[in-house]
Amino acid sequence: MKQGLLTDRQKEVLRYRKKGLTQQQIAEIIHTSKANVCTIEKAALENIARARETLEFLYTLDAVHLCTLESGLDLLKAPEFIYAEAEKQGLKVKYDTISLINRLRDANPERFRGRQVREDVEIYINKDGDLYFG
Amino acid sequence: MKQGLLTDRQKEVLRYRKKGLTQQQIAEIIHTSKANVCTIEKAALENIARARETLEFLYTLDAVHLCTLESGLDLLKAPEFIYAEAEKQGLKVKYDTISLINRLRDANPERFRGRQVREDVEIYINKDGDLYFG
DNA sequence: GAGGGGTTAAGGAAAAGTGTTTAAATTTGC
DNA sequence: GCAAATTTAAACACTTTTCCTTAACCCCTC
Repeated sequence: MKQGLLTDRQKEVLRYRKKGLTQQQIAEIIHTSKANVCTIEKAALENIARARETLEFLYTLDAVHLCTLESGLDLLKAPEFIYAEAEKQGLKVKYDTISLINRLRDANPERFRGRQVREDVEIYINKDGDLYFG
Repeated sequence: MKQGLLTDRQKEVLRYRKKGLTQQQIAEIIHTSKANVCTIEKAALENIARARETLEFLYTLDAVHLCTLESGLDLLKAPEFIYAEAEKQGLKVKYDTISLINRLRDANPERFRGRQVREDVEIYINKDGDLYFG
């Protein structure tokens, strides 16, 4: 059966990093270049992000599309819009205005610039009022 | 930046399965064989398992070795032993006796036979009192 | 035993991921 | 500003995954 996403090399680097070693020190220990250690560490962190995203997807399986935040929208107007759409479907959003804005930005920081939506964001909702973004 | 672990094909199949379609029905919709749908679904589930395992590893990064359950030990005596070791380190185990035994067996069924430990089991603990086995 | 749902095995072609090096940025801490 | 630490890019060999087909097999239920 399959192992986790991280290679032995990646785990090795993460463990040493956790102990506080620099990439240079690790490079010496595992006999390679510090650039390579950097690449491996970066790949490890990407793999961890991928693992998180994969499990996030499972939640969206239970969720249905609620609406789209279109590029250019003022982020501060998003909650009101989302609440309205949810009400149309008889669903209650689990988050208050502030939490909602934070969740939006935390989930996809690169999709926002200041108060503005830079790129369309799809909003999904499940029966519990949990929101997911895609 | 990387996407999640699941390919578009895998997500597609999981969505249809969630809706209750059979592999045969999905095969017709996406124009392939049912054997292929089965393979894709299986790969998807493996990827999800890998994602879970990957995040599990992160916890072990924070954990320290607590003790070893040696081969031959009575499984029913393990919790008491583990509690004692945790107390030595000023840590409180998060699980009660029953949960702990279940967690042990669920994590590594092949390491136990009846009430007996067949093979040494390393116990790790983090600051939250979560336990991990290796 | 036939039919439906699911699984497995073998094999192949295309795509994606990994570890590595070298060299060039970029960031960070005095 | 210097030096150390970190990051990035490009390229290469190598391994693994994916998707696909075909054909067979298992477990039900009727």
